[in-house]
Amino acid sequence: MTDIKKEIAVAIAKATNFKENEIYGYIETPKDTNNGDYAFPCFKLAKIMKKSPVQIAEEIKEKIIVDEEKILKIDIAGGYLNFYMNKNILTEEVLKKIDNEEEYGKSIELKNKNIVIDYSSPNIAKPFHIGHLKTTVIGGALYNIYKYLGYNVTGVNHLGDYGTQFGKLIEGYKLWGSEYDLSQDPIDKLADIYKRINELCKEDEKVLDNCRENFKLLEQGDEYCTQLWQEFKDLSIKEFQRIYDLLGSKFDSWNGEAFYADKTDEVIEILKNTGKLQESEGAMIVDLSDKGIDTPCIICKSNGSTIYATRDLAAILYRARTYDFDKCLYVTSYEQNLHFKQVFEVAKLLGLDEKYTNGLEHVPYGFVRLSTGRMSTRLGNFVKVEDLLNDAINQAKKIIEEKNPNLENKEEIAKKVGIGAVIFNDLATSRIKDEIFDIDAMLNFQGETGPYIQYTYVRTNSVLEKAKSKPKFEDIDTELLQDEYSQNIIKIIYNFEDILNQVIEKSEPSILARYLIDLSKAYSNFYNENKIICDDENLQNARVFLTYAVGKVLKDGAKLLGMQMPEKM
RNA sequence: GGGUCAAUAGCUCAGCUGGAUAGAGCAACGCCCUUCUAAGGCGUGGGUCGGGGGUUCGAAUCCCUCUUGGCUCACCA
Repeated sequence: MTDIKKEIAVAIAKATNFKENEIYGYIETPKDTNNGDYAFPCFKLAKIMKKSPVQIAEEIKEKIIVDEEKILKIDIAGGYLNFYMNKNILTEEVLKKIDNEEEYGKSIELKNKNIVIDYSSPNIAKPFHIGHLKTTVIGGALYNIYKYLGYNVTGVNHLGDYGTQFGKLIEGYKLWGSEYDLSQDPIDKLADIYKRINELCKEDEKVLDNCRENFKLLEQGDEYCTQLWQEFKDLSIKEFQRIYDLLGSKFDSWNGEAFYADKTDEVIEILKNTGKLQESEGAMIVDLSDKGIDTPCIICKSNGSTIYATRDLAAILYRARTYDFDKCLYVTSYEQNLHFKQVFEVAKLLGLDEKYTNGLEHVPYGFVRLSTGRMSTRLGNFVKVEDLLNDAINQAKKIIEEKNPNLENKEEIAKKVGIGAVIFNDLATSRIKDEIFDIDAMLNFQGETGPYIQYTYVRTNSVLEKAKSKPKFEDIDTELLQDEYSQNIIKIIYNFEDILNQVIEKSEPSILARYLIDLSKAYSNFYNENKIICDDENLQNARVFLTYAVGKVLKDGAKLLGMQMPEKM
C-alpha cells in the first residue's frame, strides 16, 4: 500500500534539508482526528534551525510540495504541522486489498528465515496446570504469526522428561508404586507420588541422594529405570495431547530433554577445549563473572551427571545444525531469566557462528498465582487446564441456553467460545505481568474478552447473511464511507500488517489481542449508529462491504491467536 | 544483601522508540431491543500515573535515588 507518511517525510525533508529518515521518525498520528491524519512536531527542529516551532511550521508549509490528490489540507496548530489526507484513497486501497487477498495481510513471498520456537514444554508426570497455559498459548500465537508473515517456523515442545525429578519419581514409585493403579488418571497419581517423595526428601537428605542416584542410573541406561521412565512419559503425553487437541496446539518436534542425553558429551568436550570449564566443589562449571553474571553455570554435577543447562546447550547445537535457525525463542516463565542468561553466554563458547548465538532469545512471561498464593505441584495446589477449559465450556453452554436456546450445534459453539475465552484471557495483557487467577473474571464473557470478539464477528456474519450476498468491490462507492465511524474502522484495518510486525518484533501477542478488541469496538459503534441493511442500495453495498472486511480481519486475526470463530452464537 | 522485573481509576489493564485535554474493561448508577444477535451501544461518577530529584520547549514514558512487591542468586527445571 502507498505509505503516505513516507511521502510526507520526503516532502518535509526536501523543504528543510533534513534527512528523510529522521523526519519520518518524528511524524506521528494525532490521537484526536481533529488534528489531522499525520502531524509533524516542529519543536524537533527548533534548536538546530534556531527558530521558533511556529516559524518553522510556517516556512515548511510555504515551501512544501505534496500530491494534492492525497493531501487535502495542511494546518498549523501550536507548533505542529497537521496533514489532512484524502480519506477516499486509503479507503479504496484498504478495501481493495481485503478483496484481493485470501488471508488479509498474509505475506506471499517467503522470508527465507528459520525460526525455532520452544514453547509449552511441560514436565511429564506432572499435571498440566494453568501455569503451563501461557507458554502454550503465547508460543502458539507467535508460531502462527511468524508463519503468516512468511517465515519458516519450527515449533518445539521441549518436554521436561529428564532430570533429578525422575530420579525422585522412580524412588517414590519404588516405595509406594503398589498402592497406585496407573490405568486411570495416571498423572494425578504420579503427582501424588511426587508430592510424597518431595516431603520425604525434605526430612531425609539420604532419600534425596537416592533420587539423584536413580537419575544417574537412568542416564546410564539402567533397564528398570528406563522402563519406568518410558511408561511415565507415554502416559503423560497421552494426557497432554488431550489438552493440546482442545487448545489446537501443534508441534513440529517433541524432542524433549531426554533427546539430548547422548548429545551432552560433545558440549562438555568443546567446553573443555576452550579451557573455560573448571572444577569447583566437585562440579564442573563455567565461570561467568567476567560477563557480569555472578553465578557460575554448572555443566556437570559433582556426581558426574548432567544438568538442564548442559542439555539446553546440546539443544542449541542440535537446533543450529538441524534447523539452521535465525532466531530461536524460548517461551518460559521469568523465573528462568538467570538460567537463560547463563546458557546464552556459555553458548558463545561452543564455536557456533554468531548468527546462531545472536538469534537466541528468551521470551519470559509473568507468574500465574492463585488468590491463595503460588501454585506448586509439589504442594499440590494448582488448577488443571482441563478443568478450567471444561468450566469455561459449561459457562458458554449456560449462556447459550439463556440467550439463544434454538441455536444449532450448541456443543461445538460452546467449545469454541469457552476455549476462546480462556486463550484470549492469557493473551490479552503484556506477557511480563503477573496474573492472579480469578475464575469469576475469566468466566465473565462481557467487555474486553474473547467472546466479545467472537460476538462481533458473528454480528458481521448476520449482516452479510441478511444482505444475501457480498457486493463486488467494483460496485461500491467508497465515498459513502467517509463518516467518522467507517473511517475509524478503515484506519484500524489499515494497521493490521504493522501490528503483526510489532508482535514478532516484541514477541508480544497481546498487541494483536488489543488490536482485535479495538476493531470490535469500532465495528460495534458503527453497527449501533448505522442501519446497514437499508433502502439506499449504494449505501447498503458500501456498508455491507465494510462489514465483510471487518469480519475477515477479525477471523484471520483471531485464528492467529489460536481462537476459533463460531459462525453463530 | 547482589541481580532483575514491576508499580497508572475501587478492581483488571492499555498507553506505539517523550508530544497536543492520561484511555478502556469490570464493578455501581441511569438510558437504548415492534428495526441487521442487548455476550451489544450510549451516559454519569471515579486519577498527586508509588515518592523525590534531574534531562528537555514538553515526561506516565528517558536518567538517578528512595519505597513497596514479584522472581532469582551452583549441583531442581
